[in-house]
Amino acid sequence: MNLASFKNLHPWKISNEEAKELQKKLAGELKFTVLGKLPRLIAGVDSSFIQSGEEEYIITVIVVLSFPELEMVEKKFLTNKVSFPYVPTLLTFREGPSFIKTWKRLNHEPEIVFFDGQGIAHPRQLGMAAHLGLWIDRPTIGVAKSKLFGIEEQTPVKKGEWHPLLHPEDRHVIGATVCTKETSAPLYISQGNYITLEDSIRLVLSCVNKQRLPEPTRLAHLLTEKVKKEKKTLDLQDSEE
DNA sequence: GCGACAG
DNA sequence: ATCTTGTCGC
Repeated sequence: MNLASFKNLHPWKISNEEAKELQKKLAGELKFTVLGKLPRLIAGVDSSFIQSGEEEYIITVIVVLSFPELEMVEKKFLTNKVSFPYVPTLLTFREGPSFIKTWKRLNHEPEIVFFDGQGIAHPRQLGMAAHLGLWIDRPTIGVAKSKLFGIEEQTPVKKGEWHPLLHPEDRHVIGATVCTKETSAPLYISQGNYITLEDSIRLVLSCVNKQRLPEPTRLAHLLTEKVKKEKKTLDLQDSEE
């Protein structure tokens, strides 16, 4: 059983100010390289939460799909207690610890990972996908359903159409709004680590079927809902599959 | 001071 | 993210 590798870069339980300083420092370590060859395994990550009295639990799901077939190769989930609250721009500190624990249990090594959140389209250029891309040291993409940071000057309306997301200060490109389904709101795509924006958009689009979300993200989300439903029916004990 | 604000 | 019924559209 090969466990997915990662680098333990820093502790997670730090103050908000320390977290922001850490983001500024880590952002300088990102690499935006062109993808060498197409991946054979792509992972999708998603989390959901359960409130139980004073305690809050996070259910993190990672699904691994074959590419380009997009068939399920592995599913893994963990339930953990969470203490870090949701703070805009510090999402990684809330979901990161649980992601890493789940990642360690994977029996496959995905070559690319899709996260539900931003890549570098973040005030300090280190959204969750970029941050965790440094931890797992491989290509990652931010697939967000809404905007956190940036200026959009046009809305894509045809499937496959996209427009750059610009930095508010110098207007350089930090991501893109991508139409993955007509009549649906666009997705906010931005590169995480070891990938370019163009490759990110290309990969996300090649993982889209008939729905708005690309399969890795969509299937991880469905599983997260399923696990939560079963969890609520029983009790709240740490568990795994 | 005011609005924005991933999940 | 979560709380929530029916309802409109592909």
